[in-house]
Amino acid sequence: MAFEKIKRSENYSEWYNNLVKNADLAEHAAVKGCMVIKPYGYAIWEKIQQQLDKMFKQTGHSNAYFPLLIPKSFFEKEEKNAAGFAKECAVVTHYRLKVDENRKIIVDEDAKLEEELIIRPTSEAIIWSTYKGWIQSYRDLPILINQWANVMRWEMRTRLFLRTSEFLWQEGHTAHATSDEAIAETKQMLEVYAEFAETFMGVPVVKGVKTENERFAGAIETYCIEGLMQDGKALQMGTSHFLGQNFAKAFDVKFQTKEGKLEYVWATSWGVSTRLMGALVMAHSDDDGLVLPPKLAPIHVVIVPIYKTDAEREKVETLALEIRKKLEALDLSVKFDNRDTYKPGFKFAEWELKGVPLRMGIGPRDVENGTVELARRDTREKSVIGVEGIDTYVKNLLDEIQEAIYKRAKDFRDSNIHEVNTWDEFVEVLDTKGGFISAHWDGTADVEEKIKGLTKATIRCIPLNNKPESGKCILTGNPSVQRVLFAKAY
RNA sequence: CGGGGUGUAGCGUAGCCCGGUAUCGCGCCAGCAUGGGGUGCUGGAGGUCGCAGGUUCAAAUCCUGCCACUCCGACCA
Repeated sequence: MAFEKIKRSENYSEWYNNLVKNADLAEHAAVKGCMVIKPYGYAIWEKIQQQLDKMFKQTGHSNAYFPLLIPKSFFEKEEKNAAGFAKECAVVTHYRLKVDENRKIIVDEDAKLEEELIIRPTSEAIIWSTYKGWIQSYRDLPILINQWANVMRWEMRTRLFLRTSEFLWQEGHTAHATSDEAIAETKQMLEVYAEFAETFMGVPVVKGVKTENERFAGAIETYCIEGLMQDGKALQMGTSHFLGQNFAKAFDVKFQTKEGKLEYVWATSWGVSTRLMGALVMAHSDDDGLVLPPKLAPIHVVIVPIYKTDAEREKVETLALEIRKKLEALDLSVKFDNRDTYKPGFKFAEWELKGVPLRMGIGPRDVENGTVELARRDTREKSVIGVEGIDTYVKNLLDEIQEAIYKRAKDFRDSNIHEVNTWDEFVEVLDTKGGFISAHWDGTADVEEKIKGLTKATIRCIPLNNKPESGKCILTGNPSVQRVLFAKAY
């Protein structure tokens, strides 16, 4: 487990890559831009999934599954959506291989598909072509469906979890009778995402609306949650789109109203991906490894026994197992690390690397005194606690850690939102401090592009809780009615 | 797509300029000691040197071509 420690302050992206690998979250796969999510990383993803899935179901959604492959003719129906994703689509052109004279496997040219199939970069096309068959009457609405799936986007530049060619996500696709209902759904799911990010991931987010430039291809309006990472760069953590009637029109999905009129269906789609894993790593972790919020940690407490003789070992183990039982009765996940092949110090370092929120050390001394040593991963504080009532103590402490992690991230975020009023200030803050920059913009896509070209900063969103405020665009001096949030982003 | 880097044991590497059958560390296996913050010692196993071709008595090393991955940009719901 010996590995080179890389400091965040020295090389943030190297730190990130190393941490993802060393903490056993994921590694690069044989294919460019693809990753293998390892068991420990996948366990975290499963916690994310379980919680989100619960929240989706609580808001009335059901899971279903649609196919990976989309006929090209379906894909091209919603023009903007197709154009937006065209550059990053993998295409299936043949359905068979064969063995050639050199005993090499080659594509069988005789097995060329009549129509090419697109590997889904997102599923609106295949889903709306299906919904067409499901919707005739207002009685068939709303349709509230989510799917857990993989998608593929052939990105030029990839990064583990943050942007991989193939990634796992969930995509909700809903169909409604009215525009208002669809908009309400879009906003509801944004709230679900925000609550998940803050309460479970411990990552504070800004809820907002995307500008036209940053909007999902095919959407009328894209809502988003934006987080801030420790290096001062923003990360889009989830999006919820109001699709209007764009897809209904593209796929000719109409329903008959109570009054007997034929109308196009209103749509939404919303998604979060394994990118959230990247957010989790970048928001909380330190130079010693991961720091996981208890609510998403696969292991809440790791018990490390300390002993010399077999007799000591037995006593320590008895106490450890007793405590584990108590903790498990409170629904806590406990790892008793009784590997005899590693020394305690090694284990301490390893579990810190993996971000386990609480470590419990139990040695002969503790057995004698009726105590254990508890070490918090987030603050590195250690304390000796009596065994009596340890279960509720630990449970409360985990809640406290969850809070503390969120608070630390929120303090960081809040102190990194800078209001600026001039172009010079904008450039300087961007270069020296990073973070979110709240500034006036004249509302034109053209100016947004120019700013991006000059500084690499993009408008992350127009915050939902924005107060109207008249001012002058930092670049052009044109009048502006509100501030927007700029940042360099992943 | 532009620029850089890498490809040698499970991982990380030295060797390449100057050709002679591969170095070191971690990990792995065995044993003994050790055990409250990454343990020490001893012994051991493990290699088509990315692929193909060429030069040569001899290629990890020189030449040609190819491939892959990665990092930094451009791009990116």
